[in-house]
Amino acid sequence: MARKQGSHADITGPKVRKAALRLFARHGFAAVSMRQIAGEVGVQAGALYLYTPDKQTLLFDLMRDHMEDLLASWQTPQAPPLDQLEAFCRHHIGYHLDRPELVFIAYMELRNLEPENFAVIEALRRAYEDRLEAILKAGQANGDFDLPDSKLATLAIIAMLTGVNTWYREGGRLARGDVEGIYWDMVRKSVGA
Amino acid sequence: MARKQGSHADITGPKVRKAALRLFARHGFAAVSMRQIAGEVGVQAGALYLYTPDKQTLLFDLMRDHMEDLLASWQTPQAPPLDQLEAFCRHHIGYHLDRPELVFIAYMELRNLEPENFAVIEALRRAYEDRLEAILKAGQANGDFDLPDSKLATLAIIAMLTGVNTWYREGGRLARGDVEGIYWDMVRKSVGA
DNA sequence: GCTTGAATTGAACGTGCGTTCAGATACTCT
DNA sequence: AGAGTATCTGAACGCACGTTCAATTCAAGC
Repeated sequence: MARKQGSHADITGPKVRKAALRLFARHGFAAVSMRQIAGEVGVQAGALYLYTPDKQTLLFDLMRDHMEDLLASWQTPQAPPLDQLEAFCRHHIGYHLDRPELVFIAYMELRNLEPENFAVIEALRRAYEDRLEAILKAGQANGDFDLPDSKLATLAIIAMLTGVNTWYREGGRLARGDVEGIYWDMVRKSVGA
Repeated sequence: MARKQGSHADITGPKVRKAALRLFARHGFAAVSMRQIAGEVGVQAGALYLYTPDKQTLLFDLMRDHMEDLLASWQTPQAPPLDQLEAFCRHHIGYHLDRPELVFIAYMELRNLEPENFAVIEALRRAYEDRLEAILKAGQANGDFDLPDSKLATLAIIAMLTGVNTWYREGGRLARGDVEGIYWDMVRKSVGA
């Protein structure tokens, strides 16, 4: 049934996803053609349809897998809220810096999703936000944090942390640990801890 | 030479820009056709070329005008850095909430600019960032602020403030003044003041 | 060596793209 | 009324799009 290990399908499939990821991130979903993706993979455009039913699904799968991986990557540890928050901030920055293209796409291409696909991604995004908000609320409850509004603080912190991706470049003047530390310092102060 | 006040050109020109703004913000530059813009304006596609040399320039003009207006809208007042920072935060949020479509485009469509146009917008953006960084440095110098890194703080604060645009909707549970106050509170704390 | 079927090609489909331009229209000024 | 011109139409240009599919290739298993 299956062909040998390393059959072409096992190679081409991931290649298609990687090429689409790269090109969507660089030029935007709407500006990239199936022929461009095929060219990057080294096949003709028709062959792509062995690996995705259509262009929209190619985008959606990238985004959904990314959001699911992000959610799976974070388990809030049993610890005081302050430590939870620090771990969350450092993990968020590190995870996002590891996947700049996926992060970029998941953020920029929402409007190119068909409504039902959009709803799926939106729900995953909200689930991730809820993880942070739970931490903030716990800190509010036990008096560690002083927050005017936990929902706004959640959104503000995530916007701030994700913003790292817009400027950080490997090999710049700051190591990743430095960046994590600086941002954690600002977050910690902003929640009044 | 000029036709009467209210000649068609005086009406159609702005209409074209408004339609392009609306559609680019909603669907993205690459996903919007000149025919769609023309349809929204109520003319045929060919007529658009009386008002812009091409589609790229239509985008660029929107972005450049927005950035220039943003810069022109802010004069750092003569006041203690803490007051300057509060004024900046409130102004940034208010100004951005007034122009969600322009803000969205200026942020999302950078990659659709040709290199020389990109450089212009990028310079304007940096000039705006410099205004904030100058405030932060002044506060660092006189001891009002406690910042690990003024450049990173600049980027972090702008990312956080601009993030308001992703969720704020008129008529929601918070008035704009509330939002400004809550964000200013977080920013103030984050800079150690 | 032959069969089988997964993997891919290459051409084709209809559609829409950005842009141009000759001609029509409609308003202003004399 | 007539001339002049700003504005716009409507058709056309060549090209690229997403997607389909019959035909071909080629390795695996008998």
